[in-house]
Amino acid sequence: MVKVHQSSENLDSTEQRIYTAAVDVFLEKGYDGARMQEIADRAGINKALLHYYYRSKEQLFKRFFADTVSAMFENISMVFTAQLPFEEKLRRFSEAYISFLIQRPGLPLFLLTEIRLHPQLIENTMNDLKLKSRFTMMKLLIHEAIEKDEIETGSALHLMIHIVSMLIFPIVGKSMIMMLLDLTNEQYAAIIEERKSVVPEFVLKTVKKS
Amino acid sequence: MVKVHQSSENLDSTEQRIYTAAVDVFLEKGYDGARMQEIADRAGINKALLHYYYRSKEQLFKRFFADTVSAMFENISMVFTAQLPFEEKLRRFSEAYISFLIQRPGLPLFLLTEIRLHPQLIENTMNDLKLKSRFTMMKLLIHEAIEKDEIETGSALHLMIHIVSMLIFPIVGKSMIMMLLDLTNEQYAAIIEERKSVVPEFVLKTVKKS
DNA sequence: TTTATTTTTGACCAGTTGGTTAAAACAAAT
DNA sequence: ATTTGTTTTAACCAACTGGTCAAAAATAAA
Repeated sequence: MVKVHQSSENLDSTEQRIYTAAVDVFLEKGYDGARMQEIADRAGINKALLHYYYRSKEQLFKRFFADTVSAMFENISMVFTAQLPFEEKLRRFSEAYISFLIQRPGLPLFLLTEIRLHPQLIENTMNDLKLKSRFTMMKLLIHEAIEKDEIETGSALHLMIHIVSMLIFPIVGKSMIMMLLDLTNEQYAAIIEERKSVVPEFVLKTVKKS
Repeated sequence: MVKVHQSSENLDSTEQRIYTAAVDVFLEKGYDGARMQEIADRAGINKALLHYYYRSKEQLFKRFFADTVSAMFENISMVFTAQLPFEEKLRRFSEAYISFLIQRPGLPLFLLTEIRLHPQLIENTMNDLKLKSRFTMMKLLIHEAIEKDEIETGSALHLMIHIVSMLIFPIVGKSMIMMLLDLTNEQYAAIIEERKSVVPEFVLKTVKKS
């Protein structure tokens, strides 16, 4: 019988090695470009064994995608639970989000691409997430601040989009940014690091009351 | 003999129909997901004829990619040639860029994805572009303004990234934005339209002198 | 040791993929 | 009408793809 797959198991188990290899290949090549053979090779096993643990490419991908997407969102929402003034929340959020993205720079572009290319593949995952995100995340951050009269009452929606855009796009659009501004890899990395503070300060200059 | 392919020919020629079909399929499915058979079907022709006009999938893709990328960049740089104060340039740039992206919403995500997935495929195109962009585009916009003392001397680099991010990301990250903020398609479209003015005004609030 | 169970493998398969080929249909020129 | 060159097609192919299967190792249970 095929056993139930739990996330916390022997870290060097065949199953884990397969999963790790799959993550690498999917992130690198995307769903369409990923080859089961390559996943098997990188895990150091036979292709048949791959199907023994994960029935199909689709199932393997779905599992990875669900894990990834929830990591991306849950890792972040922590910041919002803290009871802090808007200013401090924004600073911590920027710091946390960019730190997270630096560790997984390929993630957001991967997610956006796969959502567009294979919406049916990830429908279930996205529906789960929709329910969660509706009650957490950014909405709180800004509406709360307006109610508490901490910031100017402009368009909260646009402000949220400004923030998310300035934090995520430089990661997603690395190639574009580097080309447009003619940067080396080191310069690029330094700039991203700077944005942890540059972005919140830029935003605060515009919206802070008093 | 295979004739030379020119861009301005009989608009309903077989060659053009193939090209149009190819553009649609590549944009929709990406390079890996695109199928020569589907391109042929949509062009209403035999697959062999497709190879008669464009030798290979690779060549067909390269042609499309080069066209696309130059359209994306050249369409924009016009704004910068005009002799106008920074404020006005920024407003026109935002308006022009978002208008362009509304008409081709799939383009930036497509470009970023293919650059990451198939850098070797598009090497030549990108090198050409690098040379061009080094002397045009955004660099001028902001450095000029600083020299003319129109805006505060902060980090010009970050300011450029802020602007590009706020303009492009909402298009690239449509699915993410819609989910995060729980928007309908109509609400989303309205917000993008608003950003033509919201983004430049937001930026100007922060950097304008006096 | 034997038996039962799980893990791993090599060989294989049907369907798909980008691409080719030889011949047919068509058009233009003589 | 015949020749010449171009455009289009049907049939085909080798390579690859995700996936299967029966049997062999390896491991655990008796």
